[in-house]
Amino acid sequence: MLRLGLCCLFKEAPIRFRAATAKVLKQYDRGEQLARLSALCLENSRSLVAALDEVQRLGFGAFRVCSPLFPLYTHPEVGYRLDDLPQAAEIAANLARVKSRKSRYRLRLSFHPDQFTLLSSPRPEVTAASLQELDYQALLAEQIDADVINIHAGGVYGDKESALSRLAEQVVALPAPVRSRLTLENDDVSYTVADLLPICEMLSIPLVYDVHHHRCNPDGLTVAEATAACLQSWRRVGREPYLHLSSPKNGWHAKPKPHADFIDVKDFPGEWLDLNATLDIEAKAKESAVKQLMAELNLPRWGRE
DNA sequence: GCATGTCAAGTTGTG
DNA sequence: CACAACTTGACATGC
Repeated sequence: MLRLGLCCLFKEAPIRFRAATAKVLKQYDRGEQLARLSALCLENSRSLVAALDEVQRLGFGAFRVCSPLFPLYTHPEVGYRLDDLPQAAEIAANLARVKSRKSRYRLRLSFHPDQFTLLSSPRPEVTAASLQELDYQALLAEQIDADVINIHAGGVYGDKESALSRLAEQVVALPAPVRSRLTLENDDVSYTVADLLPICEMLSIPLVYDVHHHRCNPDGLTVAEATAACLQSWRRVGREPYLHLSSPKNGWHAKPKPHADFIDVKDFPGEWLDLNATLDIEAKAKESAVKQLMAELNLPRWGRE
């Protein structure tokens, strides 16, 4: 059965994730910084518990956790560790609640580090920062039992082959908590499904197939072929496949292609309907968009036996 | 209150 | 060369 996933945020439900800026934090001494960060992490960990309850209530099957759940965790100047925070124990207890709800509701949790996290850069400082960010997300993922940390292949730097070989070099050296969760997704400007298949096969990395990116950045494969390749990459590691769907805000011909509020059901690939897979819905209207698509596809609620 | 400018980070393509 | 786009606005400031 196909399960739909919500990405990061809610529009209707009063569940919010708070943020901080380094510029403001740096005005305070370390103790005050940690007190403020602790309050944010505690609140965000509570919100994540509430998020899982709401996702289950709505009948969705997956949730993508926002990367800055612990704001500025890997920041070079104001970064910190969980144990540095005065309310570390309460925060850890909330993460444990998330994990037990995840299991009770049979949800799937994932992370999607932002565009700054990439393993193909020729610049060592970029790679070092990315590895730190991946370590952080893997730490969170372990505590809440999220099985996916999904990234893009990054930049081309004039030569895709050498960029991909730098990526491969980094992947084989990753610590196990990152390595076991890492997935690669086709993007809308540089790396297509066809570009990623060889490295995914060589390293046994599952491929997250984003059909919107594929339509923006085609590679000669049909949607059915790309879907089959994605499914095979997950079957190879014995795990449930992962797909992404969004609709363009201004039609397929507009140049900037921001996400639309809702999914146009005509953008949903028919061959996906009967898959056992997770489909993240990237739409600005958030849970309303997921609800609407579920209704239009006549998909049953997730998690009701 | 509400509008506005700013916020850690990379890379690419457009105007 | 500046800026928007990307998985996603939130926050501080000033009126």
